[in-house]
Amino acid sequence: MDIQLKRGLLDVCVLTAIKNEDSYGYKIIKDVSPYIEMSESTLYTILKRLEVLGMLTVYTVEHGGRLRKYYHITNAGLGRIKDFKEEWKEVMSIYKFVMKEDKDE
Amino acid sequence: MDIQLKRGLLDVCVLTAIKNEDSYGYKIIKDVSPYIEMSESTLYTILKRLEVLGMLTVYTVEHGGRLRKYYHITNAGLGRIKDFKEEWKEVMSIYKFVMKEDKDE
DNA sequence: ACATAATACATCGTAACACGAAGTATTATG
DNA sequence: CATAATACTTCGTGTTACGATGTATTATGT
Repeated sequence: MDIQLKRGLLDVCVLTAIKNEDSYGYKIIKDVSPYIEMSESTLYTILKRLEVLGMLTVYTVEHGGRLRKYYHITNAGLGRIKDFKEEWKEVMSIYKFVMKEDKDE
Repeated sequence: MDIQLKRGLLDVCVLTAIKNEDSYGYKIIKDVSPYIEMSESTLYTILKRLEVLGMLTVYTVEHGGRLRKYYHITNAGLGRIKDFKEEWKEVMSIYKFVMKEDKDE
């Protein structure tokens, strides 16, 4: 999938992956991978950014001798998803514009 | 509209705007503006990039004493639109993922 | 027993990209 | 006579996805 097309989608996918249940990096990648491919470096960059933006909080849990970082969505994060859904109307109008002018095939 | 969400859409909008009829910068902005906002610097950057990629060709026409650059879509440009339509299936699957996990409201 | 895969997280450098700002120049309009 | 509209150009900047690389532990296969 085109990298540019991904850009507006990745953040919301990550937030969606932790929306109903706190999760951690490795699991998030597995959960979203059926829908969108994301490398580890991309994911951790995004998680860090969303934390700085206050859209999620982080806490550490020991699991099998290793530390695991769990991510919990905040109200700001939920708001981000809501905004995305609002913006989707504009996205669909753009898609229709592309389709409208493209009658062949 | 979120700038990141725009990124995968702008190129295709510009190509769509010249698909059925050759057009020029200023007119392209007017034609796409009901669907997506785009500054002049953005548009001309995109046009230059699409030209380098071979997705459109350029020719100059004198119009009212001024030069006007017309843009003509190539087969590669038409292919780009086609690819976008293919990718849209993935985009919609991502959108459904976001909606599915978001049952409230 | 030993190698390989899977789990889990982190950092660095890079290239692509949208945009604001500023500039140049002509033609319409009030 | 000034301002808006038309029309294109260049520069610098901040954001971002990603590959590469590194660290470390636990499972799994043979």
